[in-house]
Parts: sequence; structure tokens; C-alpha cells
Amino acid sequence: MKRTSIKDVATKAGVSITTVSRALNGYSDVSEATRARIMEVARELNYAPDVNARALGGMSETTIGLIVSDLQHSDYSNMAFGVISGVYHACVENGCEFILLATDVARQGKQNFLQLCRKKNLDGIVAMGLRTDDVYYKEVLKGYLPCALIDINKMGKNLCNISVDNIRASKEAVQHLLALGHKHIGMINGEKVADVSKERYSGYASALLDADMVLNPDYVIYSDFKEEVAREEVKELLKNNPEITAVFCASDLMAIGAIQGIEEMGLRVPEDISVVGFDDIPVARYVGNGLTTIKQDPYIMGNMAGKIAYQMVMKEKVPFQMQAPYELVERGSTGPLKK
Amino acid sequence: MKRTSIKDVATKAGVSITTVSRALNGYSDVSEATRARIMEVARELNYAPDVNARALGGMSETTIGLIVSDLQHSDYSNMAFGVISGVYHACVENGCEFILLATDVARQGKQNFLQLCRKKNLDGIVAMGLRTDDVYYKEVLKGYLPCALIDINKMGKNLCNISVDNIRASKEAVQHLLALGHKHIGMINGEKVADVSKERYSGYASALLDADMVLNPDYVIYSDFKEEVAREEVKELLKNNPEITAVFCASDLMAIGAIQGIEEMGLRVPEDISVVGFDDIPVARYVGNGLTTIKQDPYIMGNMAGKIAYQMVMKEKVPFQMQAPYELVERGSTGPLKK
DNA sequence: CTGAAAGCGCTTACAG
DNA sequence: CTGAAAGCGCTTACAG
Repeated sequence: MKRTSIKDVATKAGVSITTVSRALNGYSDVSEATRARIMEVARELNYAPDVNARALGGMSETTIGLIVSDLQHSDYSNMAFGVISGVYHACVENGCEFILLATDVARQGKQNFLQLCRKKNLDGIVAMGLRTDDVYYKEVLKGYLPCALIDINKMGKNLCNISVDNIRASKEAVQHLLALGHKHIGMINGEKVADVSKERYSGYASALLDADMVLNPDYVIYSDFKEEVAREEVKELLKNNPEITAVFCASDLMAIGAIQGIEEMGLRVPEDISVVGFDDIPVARYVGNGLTTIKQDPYIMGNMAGKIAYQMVMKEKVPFQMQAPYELVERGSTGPLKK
Repeated sequence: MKRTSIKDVATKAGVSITTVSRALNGYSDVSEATRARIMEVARELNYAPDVNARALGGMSETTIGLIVSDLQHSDYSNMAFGVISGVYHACVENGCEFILLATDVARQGKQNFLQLCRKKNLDGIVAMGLRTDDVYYKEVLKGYLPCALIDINKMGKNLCNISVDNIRASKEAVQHLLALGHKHIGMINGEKVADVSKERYSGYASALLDADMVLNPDYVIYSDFKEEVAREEVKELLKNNPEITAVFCASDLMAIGAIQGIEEMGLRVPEDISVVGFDDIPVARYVGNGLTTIKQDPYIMGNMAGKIAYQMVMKEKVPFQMQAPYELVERGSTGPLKK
């Protein structure tokens, strides 16, 4: 299928390629009659300008790349998908191009981030799920290009962080438990090095301190955001601290693991132990009588990030960080303290 | 940030751009010394060839577009995400480019499919979730470009369909119920017009006929693949046909709805009614004691489709259709018939 | 309102 | 082994 070019349109319409270009790009200095004829011919021929040639000619579309650390086979948490969809739609709304980039480690070695950006002609970036040990982590944060970060709490030139207010959200979660009468509240946290882990701990601590309670370091364990790990370690936590009646988990996945572990100990949720999660992943509604959790919306976060990235590309002033909405969703995994 | 071009590299390395181009593209007719120097300079400058210029110059990367009917905000079923990831990785493995295209209806009107392909310089297509009423539906099926179809059962030039064997899989699901002793088995199907609905019905019917049972048209209802609809309509089904003790659903989502409806009637799953789904979506494990279902793997399907599309672009011979693996997963929603 | 010509950054015969 | 030059399909001053 030979590609139809601007020349074909010009010839068939009996004008120069210059005029075709201007007509198709909507410039005003073309007579209506000529424009109409050109449009007609273009439609007949199913003509669409070659995007590469356009770019080289100086009309490059602004394009935003979404860089994710690794595309898994499935997206249990809906985090990756929601963000992809959110950024995609932000691009559509802004009339810019969207490119999905997964940074498998092998390729990070062969081509550095700046080269990647140049190769793909990127104007702006949205980054999510980068880990501190990703080769691209530092490079992205240098801010060569405008970059919106999802859940990566770094500030700097050309950088804007989008996330929920993890501290306040976690505080609310724990205050919910306090309001139910719980006095001994444990926490199952994610990896110690992750920014969000620190923030969510901070909210947990703040809620307890505000309630004039003491912080017991034994009450906090780190389960790496993994279901299986939480499942095992919650047993240790409860065995060592039998006075605990409620657990705040830094992710739903860990909360699900925790519930399994709790039930394996012969305890019931929420009668014996109340559990709160974080994220509101799709399965949260279905676990037992439903998981009480902090809901955040990956689509909204991706969409915000996409729009912010675009604004940064357009040289608009944007804040260093923006807060995405969250919400405590009460379901069946929490209940009042039994006297 | 001024882009560094091949000229910059040539100047700094003291050679012509011709030589730079050949060195970087790995041609053999460049002396090792020269090549080494050029590579060195290129790295220093973080040079990466402009992909647009390359394409125009004749080295266009082959690129495969994944066209989905609509990118939802979340992907409860993991179908969209799994396919995206699968196609993406197929492209990475084949060293070709990946483009995600969501065909929001508004844009389908303004730009036809062929124009879209030309604009994006697509060489091959993977299509999923197109509905018969999508403007692009017919256009994609014309086979202008090599096209791998996921769950769209059409044959033709430049077309290859990838899906599980819906008939056999559905038959197995129903045979599982028969083996448990059930004699009166209903079916909750998707939209009547969908190809997969027809195929899954066909498997259901085949299993019953093989077992010398009669097909009762009253036993089959159409719930449009929607959880809420199934939830309501299953009640009618069971009220009108109280002898039914098992239901085969053409999707997990409808199965989940059905279970809710059944429980709202005061019946229990599986003691009173056994339920089988189709898909094995992430929540299937968590619904009640787990949903018995036919597992299919969106990642594998996407990956197969991506590879097939690439092969078609490379003019390799491919079959008209390929079958993706499936598997009956037995969980707690099915049990033996109570006498 | 329209067209001839230069230029975007590459690749690739072609000549040496 | 290396380079000057043409060409890919567009856009955009510039001239008329």
C-alpha cells in the first residue's frame, strides 16, 4: 500500500504542496474554494500527513511519556492501569501524544534516560512506581524534562509530585480506629525506604500522639507491601502483643494478608481484631465483609499528573506538589472494641 | 535544551555525518578506530538519533498499534491491562514500537481508521474490545493492515483471531456441573449479538446434548455482561424455574451478580445453587469461598496477538486463528447436587 | 491568495 | 574505509 503524500493531493487538486499544507493546517490565507477542493481530495485519498515528516518540518506534536518501572502481567491493584488511562485521557484532552514506556532494567543499562527522551522526542514525563534502585530514578529526578511524579516525593526544578496527603489520610484511618474505642493499635507498614511508608507511619504516629497515647515501636512491623509477608508477620505481631485489637495496614494487599493470618490464628475480623487498609483496590469490597480502607483513585492521579506535565511543558507555573483526593471507606473489617 | 544532532557528533569526532550514521547503525564498512571514537563522542553527548528523521530517511521502525474500544477508568477484569502489557512486551521482544490507541467515538468520526494508521505510521494492529457498533469495527476488519484480533471471531485477509476455544471451555464448565450431579442447569449469557456469547452458549448446549438432556430455552437469560443485570435477572430465572440447581455464567462479573441475587433470595451458594463463571478475574478468588470459573489469561492473549501481528507484518504465514489456553479452576461456588 | 525553495535530521546509493 | 549529495514528506519564510 503506497502511502499517499501531500504531493498526490496537490497534483489531484491542481495546486502546490505549499497550498495543500496551509489549507490542511487551517491557515486563513487560502481561498475558500481552494480549501474546499483540497479538503475534498484529501478525504477521497484518505490522506493523513506523515507525523514524522511533520515533526521534522517543525510541527512536532508535543508528546508526553508515561514511564513506569515495570509492566507486570496483571494489575491486581489497578494502580498501573488507572494511571495509564488517566494520563492517556489527559493527553487526548490536551491534544498531545501519549507514549507508554516501561523501563525494564535490561534496557536501562543500554540507553540512558536522556537518550530515551531524545529518541522518542519526549517533551514531558509522568513517572510512577520508580524504585530508588532503578537506574532511571536519579536521572528522571534531575528534571531535564518537565516531570510529574506519582507517589515520588521529591521536589526540584521541573518536578511536581502528585499524591494523596498520606499523612493526613493515615491519620484519619487510625482516628477511625480510635473512635471505635481501640487503645492498642498496631501498624503493618511497607518497605522502610519507601517515601509513602514514612508518611503513612507519620500519620499513624500523629493520630496516636494526638490521642495522648504512647508510641510503642513493637507495634510497627514492615511487610514490604507484600500479602504473604503480612500474613505471616501479623501472627508474630499479635502473639508478641496480645493486647492489640486493631491494625492499620499501609496497603490493602497487606491488609488482605493480615486478615488471612489473623483468621489462621483462630481470631475473627472485626470481632477480635479490626483491620484498616490503604488504596481501595478492586478486591477490597469482596474480602470477607469488605475491607475498611483509605480510597485513592489511580485514574484521577494519572489524569492530574498528565495535565500538570502538559502545563509544565507549556511553561505554565505549577506548584511543587499537588494533592489527590482520598476518602475513608468504612466496610466490615472494622468494628467497635469489645469491652 | 537544544537537541544534539548527528552533525554535532560528526564535528566533534572529526568525520562526516555519513560515517557517523554508518558507525552508529553498526555497518561493517567503518574502521574500528573511527567507530570507537564516534561511539565515545555519541555517549558523551547523550546523542540519540531523532526517530522522526530516521523514519523519513528510510529506517522507519516497524510499529504496532493496540486499538482498544475505550479506555475505562479502571480495569476491574484486568482484561485491558493484561492485553496492553502482553502486546507491549511482544513489541519489546521483537524490537518494534508500541502505540496505544483508544478509539473514543468522538474521534472515530473525525478521522477514519486508515487515516489514523497513516498518521501514526502503523505497520500492524492488535484490536480488542471493538464492538460491532464502533465506526472502526468494519474498517479494521477490512484488513488494510495486518491485524490480530482478540476475541473478535472474524476471518479474512490480513486477519488472525486470538481467543480461547470458547465452545470447548464452556462445555467443560457445564460438564463440571453435570459431573456434580446437576440435572437442571441454567445459563446467564452476555449480549446476544456478541460473538463470545454465541460460542459460550454453544458449549453449554453441546454439553447438555451430549448428556442426553433437553435444551430448555427458558433456562437461558441474557444479562449483557453486567453484574447488576445478572443480579436481578437471576431471581426471575430461579423463580420461574425452581428446579434449577446450577448456573453457568458467561463472565465472572455476571457470576458475582448472580451470587448476590441468589443470596438475596435466601438461597446459598453452593448448597442450593452452584455457580460457574468465566474469565477468572482477580476478585474471583475472593468472592465468598471463591468462584469456580474458566480461567483465561489476558496477558498471554495480548502477547500472542502482538507476536502474530508482528509476524504478519514480516509477511510470515500465520493461521486464521490461534487458541489461547484456558483452564477450569474449581473453587467454592460449585458443589454436588443435594439429593 | 499562491508557489518555488530552503530546511528539519537522518539514510543511502554513488564515487572515490 | 570515507564523504558529498540526493532524498524522505512535511512546514515556513519569502516573494509575488
